[in-house]
Amino acid sequence: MSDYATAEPSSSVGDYLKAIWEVAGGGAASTKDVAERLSISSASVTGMFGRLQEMGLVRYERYRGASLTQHGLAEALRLVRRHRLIETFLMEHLGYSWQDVHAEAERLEHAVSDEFTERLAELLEHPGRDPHGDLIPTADGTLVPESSSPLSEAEAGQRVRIVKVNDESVSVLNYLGERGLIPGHILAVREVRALDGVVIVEDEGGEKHPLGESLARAIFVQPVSDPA
Amino acid sequence: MSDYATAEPSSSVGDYLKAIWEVAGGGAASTKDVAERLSISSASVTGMFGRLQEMGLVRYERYRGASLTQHGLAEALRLVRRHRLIETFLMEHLGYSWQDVHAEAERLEHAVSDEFTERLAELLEHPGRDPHGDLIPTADGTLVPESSSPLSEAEAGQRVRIVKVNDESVSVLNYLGERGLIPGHILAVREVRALDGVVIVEDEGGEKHPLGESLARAIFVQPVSDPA
DNA sequence: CACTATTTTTAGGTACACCTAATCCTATAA
DNA sequence: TTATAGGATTAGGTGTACCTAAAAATAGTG
Repeated sequence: MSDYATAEPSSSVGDYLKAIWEVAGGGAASTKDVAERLSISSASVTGMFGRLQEMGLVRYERYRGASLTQHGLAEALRLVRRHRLIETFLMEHLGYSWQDVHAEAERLEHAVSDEFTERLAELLEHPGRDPHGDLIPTADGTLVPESSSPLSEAEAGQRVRIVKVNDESVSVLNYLGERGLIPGHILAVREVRALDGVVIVEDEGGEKHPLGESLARAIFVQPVSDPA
Repeated sequence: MSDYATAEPSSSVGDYLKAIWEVAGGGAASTKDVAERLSISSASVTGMFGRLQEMGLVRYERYRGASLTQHGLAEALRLVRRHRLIETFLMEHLGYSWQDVHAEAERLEHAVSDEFTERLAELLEHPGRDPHGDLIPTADGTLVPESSSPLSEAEAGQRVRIVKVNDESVSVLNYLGERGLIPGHILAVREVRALDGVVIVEDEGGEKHPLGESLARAIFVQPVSDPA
């Protein structure tokens, strides 16, 4: 028996696994997509895909991309769990703002041990979601599938709850945070304009927000039943 | 103007600076001592001493060892501050034991930002010492000199307070922790045997502890006035 | 002072993770 | 079906940080 599970892969390896998971979901990730996400060259990604396969973390076929094996998926989810728990801690206990937690957590997730992670989970009382609304994988490496869809795909007249917000862009988080468009809040969808993709929503205070296509794609929502 | 202060040196660089600071105090550290502390070869240390000098972090003369410049000292103390604050956090908020905090902090100190560090200090209410009794350098990079001396240099009949304990050996911490020989506690020195360096102390509960030379050197004490 | 033991340095090499430039596939569109 | 654009791979190279083995310098001892 080999020891993928016990030996801690380098932090680069972890970054690749997370990137593959994020861009490919269950399927295969292309070198280009992974390269873009990690801001490195495709050539480097090709090289690493080979090494990841040696390690049994991905299935890789030349010109066909790489997909996570069970080991690879487990490792990716372990890092995602760390990341999201750390983000939660940073906001709840250290007073970090919405926008700043991602970068700090990105560095920390490679330095903390599993013991640290589980003690943190304990301290935070085992949260199910992080501050951006993302689900936190459990310690045994499971993650229930998300049932939300982007606001850009909503229909006029619907009432929806914000479930999560893409945390990749600091300026997006900034904008949404200032306007109270954060997970948990309820919105009425007033208009979804096919022409330019603009979505107009009304918050509980009656305030209307016109959101461009990219913003509407960064906000994930679930339909809710009628107002009380 | 160059940018030593702003650019974050690699974690190796930081480890070297801390090692130099620990083995040399104000003076010059030999390649051998640093190599031993970091568990690497002397040849590697020679190479790094050169690079550290290029970076303006140490003064280095071949065959004479390396000593920290102002920049190097500031950087070392910044890491020491991080390390000791993290140790304090791990014990006080995550329930880590005395023995386990060092290893975890050693990895974390390279991943956290200055912002994280200062927010942590805030959360901990700006402690002056870490759980082992070591002084925590201030954010502006000053560290008041320690006024304690090893128990091995105490004299029979003295009453002393444990100020700090060397945190390098897990088994030492284990042993001392089990017996309550931790910073803050008061001891009566009963005997200091020149022959074998054994020191016999009596704690406040009247329990006697014979401590071998190495243990006595790991415990730092200050004299206290007579019993109340 | 000379010899020896210890310490330090040099020489040459490895692994990792990246890069650019050039070549090679693959899928699409004419 | 064949040309071509875009993506993927190979080839060759860089910097960091380590290693071992051999050579050189220093420090201690008779």
